Amino acid sequence: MKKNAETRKEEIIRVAAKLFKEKGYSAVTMRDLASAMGIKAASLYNHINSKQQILKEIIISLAEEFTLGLQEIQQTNKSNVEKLKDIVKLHVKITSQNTYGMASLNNDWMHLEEKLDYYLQLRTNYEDKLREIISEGVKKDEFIDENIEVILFSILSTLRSLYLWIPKKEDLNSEELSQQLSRVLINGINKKTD
Amino acid sequence: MKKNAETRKEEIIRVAAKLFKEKGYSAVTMRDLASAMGIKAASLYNHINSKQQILKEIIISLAEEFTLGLQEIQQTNKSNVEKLKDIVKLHVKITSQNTYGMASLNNDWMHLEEKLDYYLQLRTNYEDKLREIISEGVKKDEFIDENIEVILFSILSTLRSLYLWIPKKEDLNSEELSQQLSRVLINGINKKTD
DNA sequence: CAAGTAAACTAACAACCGTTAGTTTTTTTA
DNA sequence: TAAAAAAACTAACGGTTGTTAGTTTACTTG
Repeated sequence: MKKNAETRKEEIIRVAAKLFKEKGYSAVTMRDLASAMGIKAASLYNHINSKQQILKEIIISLAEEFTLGLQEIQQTNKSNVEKLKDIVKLHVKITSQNTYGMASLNNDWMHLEEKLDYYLQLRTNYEDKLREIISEGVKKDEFIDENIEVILFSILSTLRSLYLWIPKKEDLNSEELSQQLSRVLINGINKKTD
Repeated sequence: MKKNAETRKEEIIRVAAKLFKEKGYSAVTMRDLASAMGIKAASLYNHINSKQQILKEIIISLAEEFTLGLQEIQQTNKSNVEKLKDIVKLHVKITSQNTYGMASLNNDWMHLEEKLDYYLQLRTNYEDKLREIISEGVKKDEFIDENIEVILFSILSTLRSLYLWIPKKEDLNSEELSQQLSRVLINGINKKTD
């Protein structure tokens, strides 16, 4: 096999992610997926074990990528403001590379079955670490002393919705988007604060 | 029938919305729904016409509620900052009253079929009006001159995700939550701006 | 070019899907 | 309390689901 070529299995997973974004995991049949690949449904099973496995590979790899990314950010000596900016960058980067997969991560995780507990563990861990950064930032007077859960929710909601929005604005490059987003999330939109 | 009592049909729709939130529209079968109601699947059809109709009633009524609410806000003479605060209130209020339905509105709208175009029309119209308020606010120096699409996306993502978050924080009352959320969205979280 | 492997195919399965028809039971109304 | 209406039931339908078994075709490699 060629070195950096996409395997047939990877191709199936990529196409599946696209279909999952359009209709959701449950509404996509193996015949839909096969049709999109130009083959018969049974042929898919030469490459993958089950429909379930496709979802698992899409979601878990992304979730682990986020976990790893946040760990690196956390280990630096940067201020919490800078850490938050890096987190925005992390979300923009990962989401830009795989907007389809991000749809499954956000909407189809409840169908993970055996891997559900592991996913929820990664997710809770991610939220806890982000909460810690915000909390630390409030303590050190980097952030305002507002309800931490409200801040956490507001930021995370925006970052988790990026997959819906990035595909519609392809003209914007990642670096520029990250910076604009950081400014809006951190400084708000009030003119008086300029 | 008693005056303000919930009809059997309304009860079915309410229970359906709850199941739709947990697993998504496509993954919920009529037998699942019947079981949750304590009856057989066929009995559901004494009250509703189709599974499809249940989804339609959940989503369209909510979408129209948002459209009507925004229209009222738009017609006032308030500043754009105040209008934005009212929009936050609108989202918190509607979402608090029906967190289950909001899940369908956000995630299952693509299964609307005949009513899909109408829904998309309401949705686009809503986004356009909100964009107009932000745009007007920038022009009148109420908001900073940041990328309008980024501002719109950031706010809307947070408001649309409320359904995931409100059920977990029931201790917070609507009025307080609306105010905290408005502050974070408008003023950001940067300490230096205080 | 022969052998091995990758990747497609046809056919079928048991289970489940939304929904209908026809009937019985329960509740409300006159 | 009899009649009417509401709401449940059983049984079944035609179609779809994920998946398996067994086979054929196409490509790669020694």
